[in-house]
Amino acid sequence: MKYPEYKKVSYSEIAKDILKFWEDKNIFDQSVSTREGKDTFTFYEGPPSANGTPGIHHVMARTVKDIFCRYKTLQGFQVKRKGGWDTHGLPVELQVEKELGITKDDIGKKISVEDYNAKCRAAVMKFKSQWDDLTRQMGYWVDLDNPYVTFEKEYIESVWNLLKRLYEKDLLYKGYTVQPYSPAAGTGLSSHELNQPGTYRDVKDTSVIAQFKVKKNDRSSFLFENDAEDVRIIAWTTTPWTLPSNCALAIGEKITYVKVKTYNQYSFEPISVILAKDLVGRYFSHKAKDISLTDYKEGDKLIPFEIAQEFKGTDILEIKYEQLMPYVTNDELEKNAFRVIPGDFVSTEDGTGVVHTASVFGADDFRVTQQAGVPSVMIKDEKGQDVPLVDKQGRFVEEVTDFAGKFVKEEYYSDEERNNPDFKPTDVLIAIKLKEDNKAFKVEKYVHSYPHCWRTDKPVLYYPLDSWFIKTTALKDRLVDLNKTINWKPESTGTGRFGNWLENLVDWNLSRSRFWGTPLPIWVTEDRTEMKCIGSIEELQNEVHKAAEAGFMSADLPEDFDLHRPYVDDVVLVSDTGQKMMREPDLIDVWFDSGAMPYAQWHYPFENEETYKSNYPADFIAEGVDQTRGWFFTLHAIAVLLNDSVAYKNVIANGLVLDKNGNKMSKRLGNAINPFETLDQYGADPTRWYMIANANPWDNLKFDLEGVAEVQRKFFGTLTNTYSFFSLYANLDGFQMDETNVTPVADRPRFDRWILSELQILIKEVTSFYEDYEPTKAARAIQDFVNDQLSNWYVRLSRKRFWRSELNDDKKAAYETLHECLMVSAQLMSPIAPFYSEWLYKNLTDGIREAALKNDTPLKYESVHLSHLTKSDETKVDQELTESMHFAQNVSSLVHSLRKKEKIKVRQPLHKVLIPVLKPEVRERIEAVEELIKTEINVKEVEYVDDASGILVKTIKPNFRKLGQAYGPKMKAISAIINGFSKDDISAIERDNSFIIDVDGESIELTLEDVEITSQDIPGWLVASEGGLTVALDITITEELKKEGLSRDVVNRIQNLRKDKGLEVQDKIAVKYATSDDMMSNALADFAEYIKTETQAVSLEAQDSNAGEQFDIDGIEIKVQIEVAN
RNA sequence: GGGCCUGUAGCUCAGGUGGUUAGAGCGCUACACUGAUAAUGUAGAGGUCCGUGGUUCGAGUCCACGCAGGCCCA
Repeated sequence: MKYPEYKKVSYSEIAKDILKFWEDKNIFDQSVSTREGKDTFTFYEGPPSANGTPGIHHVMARTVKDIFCRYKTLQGFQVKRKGGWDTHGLPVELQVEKELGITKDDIGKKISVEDYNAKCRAAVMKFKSQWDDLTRQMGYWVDLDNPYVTFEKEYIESVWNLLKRLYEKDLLYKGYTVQPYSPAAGTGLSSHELNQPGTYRDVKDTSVIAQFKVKKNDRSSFLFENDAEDVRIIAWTTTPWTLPSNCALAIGEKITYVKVKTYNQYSFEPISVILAKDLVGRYFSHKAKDISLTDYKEGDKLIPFEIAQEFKGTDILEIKYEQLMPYVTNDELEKNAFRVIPGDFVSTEDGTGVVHTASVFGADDFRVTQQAGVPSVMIKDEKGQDVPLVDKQGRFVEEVTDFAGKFVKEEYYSDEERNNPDFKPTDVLIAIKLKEDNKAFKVEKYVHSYPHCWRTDKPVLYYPLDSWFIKTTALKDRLVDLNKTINWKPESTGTGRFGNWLENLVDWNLSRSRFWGTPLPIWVTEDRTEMKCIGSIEELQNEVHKAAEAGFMSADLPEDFDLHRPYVDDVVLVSDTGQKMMREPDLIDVWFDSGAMPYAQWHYPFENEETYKSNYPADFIAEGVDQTRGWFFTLHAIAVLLNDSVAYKNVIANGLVLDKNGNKMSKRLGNAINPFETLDQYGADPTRWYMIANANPWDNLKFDLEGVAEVQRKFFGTLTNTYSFFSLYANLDGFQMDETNVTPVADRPRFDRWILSELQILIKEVTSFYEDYEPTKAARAIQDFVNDQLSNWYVRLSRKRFWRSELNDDKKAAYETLHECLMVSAQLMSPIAPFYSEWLYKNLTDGIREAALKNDTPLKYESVHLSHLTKSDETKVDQELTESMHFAQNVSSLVHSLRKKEKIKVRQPLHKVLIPVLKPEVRERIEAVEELIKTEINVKEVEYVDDASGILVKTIKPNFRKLGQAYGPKMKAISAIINGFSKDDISAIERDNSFIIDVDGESIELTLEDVEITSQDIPGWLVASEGGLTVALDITITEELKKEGLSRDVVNRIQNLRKDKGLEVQDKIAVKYATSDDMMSNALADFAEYIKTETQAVSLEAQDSNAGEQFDIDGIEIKVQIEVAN
């Protein structure tokens, strides 16, 4: 059977054909089933959401995933890959709302929750078929037939089970989080609602710089000159209504602060204030600089000041101060609040470099006080629950006696009240009180941008709202420790972005006030004293049954009960003491859904326990770096909290795919690349190869279609050419690979042993790159091998062997060698270019499949993806041969450059090349490839010149590394001396391996190790050198050489004629020529045999006629005529 | 504002532990080859290694501070 030959290949056609082959023969299934019982390699598929169309970046992300799954299969592991779909969440809701032209407010009014959720369920799979197409066309192997779907009942049941286990471990609790809240509308606002245009508006507010009186103790005593000194930290706020709730002051640890002695402008009292050094100029007039503190009189316009001390933020951390507006306090507050804490958001751009912090009324405030363990200023309501000093309508509570019942924002008052001439906004009243109490440093109007509620147009408050949390902070140390065992690619994402995030962990806010998602399975009595968390459908059924008996439910739940809202909201349970229990209305964060996939994809623990166990944790996952705090975290958190284990051992966080100019791709800008068009036009393999070879997956990729075209041309084109070359000649010779009868490597020519040695090195390298999750290095190594070693060197220089007419041992060895190189290349590249490698593998092996099956040899597999990767065979590695070949390549390159300089073409033979060799082993290496060199550069002889010849001119250079370590600062002087060495000095150090020099009066002994001696010149010769290797070329062209050169030119012209006339490779010809030039005539006579052999001529005769093609060879004219013999 | 990444030839990227002449491919220019041929080979031109300081005998490499771009978070 012949090796298929192709006139022209289309990579996307190859992909289509191979795809059909895979589907017909169920190759993907086989790649899993043939590994049954082998070690498993577990991969988790991060579920995409099918409510949007896939982009080119998905091709990137999925290529990365595919590579390692295929590679491990090639290594004999069983790799199950269950696909999945992420189906819940806000994007789905928004899309539905957009389609229906409704807002969240309309849900339950214009559309029932039931209908709304039905719409969401339908919308979420809107583009599923596009995703499936992409998956197939790009060659991503994942099980699309049995995917996990997060909205399915079984999936939700598993999620509930996880939640219940958290609940039982006391890791699930209800608390609050500070969120944007509109008192006028009585509702929280999502960040999405806050990002609507027009919500942020410039408003003019009363701003206050308040004075917080420092308590003197051991920590703060360095700030006091004496007991009487009044030291205050000053902090700025644009929301004075939050001052009664102040619980801490935040400073920047790296910021420099100063203590300034001055007077209060309202009370005229002497005080010392602490603020950021950079901001002193903003509050103290330059004009007052020279006024003495003692010269100040009450009411003076210019207030004198004096900078008394300077210190870093860290120096004032933990300093305690007196509560500014002590309406509400308690022991806990007195103990742990009213102190200075670090705040990463503190800047010196405005304010004082100190930020007043009211934990319940600011998102930053909440975060930093939580991290610092500062309690909040709260009161107990009638149910004993902690509530803030401002009620849900936006009014101060009774406990804030001076301002009780007042709205904190003047916009909350009716227009009528605000228009009353005596009306004063609460912020102003607070400012007045602070001035009176000597607690205000400065009060002024300030214009800033502030968010407003899009429904009511009134300002929003940041306000504590109820939420359910997972107590991730309880196991923070384990989260951090176990993360250190995960192999992150790149490492910095694990230690930096992810590691830092874990170090600053806050509890995971699980609650979402939405409609389409997994409901929180918690039921609570009205007095909140009793609570139940439901962990399975069976448990829910049992509880409902009890509730029905208690008369709260009319019947048991039907078999097909939907766990979503609104149905689950109608379920009322009964508590152990017989009270009614209602479900907490929240849904859970969709990220919990996806983080639950290791368990829920198998409906564990209700089913598939074995499958779950053998596939946990994952060996490998990969997603975009934007998932760091998303899926990467939720997987990790759930695994650590419930199993005290990691969820994945290796993770690649890949970067973004940008356009070729480095801009983000977006449909709006029109620079988005359509993945389907790209795959169609260039083929999946070049696209995948380009993405992987061009940049590391974790770096951003500047995607340029030109680059894909280049990969196609350069790499795939070369490989295809190499295969075509093989198939052309193998078919002519009727060669067929026989695995049972290959020439032993030791018996093959040196050149074959060399490329096979290179191949072993390649296998070893590529294997270790894949093992290290370095796909880019793997791709580049394969590409270099194919382009440089195999095609450009091995095939190019072996061509003559293939051209011989008979199929002898040497030729057989050449075929076998080339076949092996191509087949192994196909295996090595198959994870990255699955279609093309399959095509190549099948071309090379389909013809011998039957024999291979019969003999049970490695090529018995019908697909490269079912085969087992060839192992690197150390015994075939020949390091010396590799070195020799390097010399051959370098010598050739140098001689080529000399020929070029002298304008002597390669066809012109030259006498010899001289190579200076100072070390005997260099000579050995070059001698091993001497024939090769002679052919490649067309010289008759290679001559080695060693030291004994006496004609070498040596150059000496200091060995900087060695000398630097030994002599450090004396380097400069020593190297100057070495560079000045005479010929005799060099001989001396070579002879004695010692040379004493004098450096600044100190004598130092140099040995040969301290210098590098090379020979870069041979007087009277044409030389070139590079990297320690020097060649000299004899460029005398004797008449004999000239004639040989001419004969070669004639061969060249005849070959052209053969080709022009469209002769077949094996056709014999008769040649006639006419020339009046004696030299040419002699050349043709002298080299007649040579010319005939090269051109497959049966005769070569001079003729008198003028027939034939006219040629001009270096100014000599000749006419040549050929015709097919026989 | 914080964390992390990136910055080397026109473009895309390499450059263990610091070592004196910073590499490759593409592109460009020239030449060669013409039985792998819509291929191929060789050579050449092309550099403020983002900037500024510092450490060192010596910095693309180490440190500090910046700048530009990006991502995530606030």
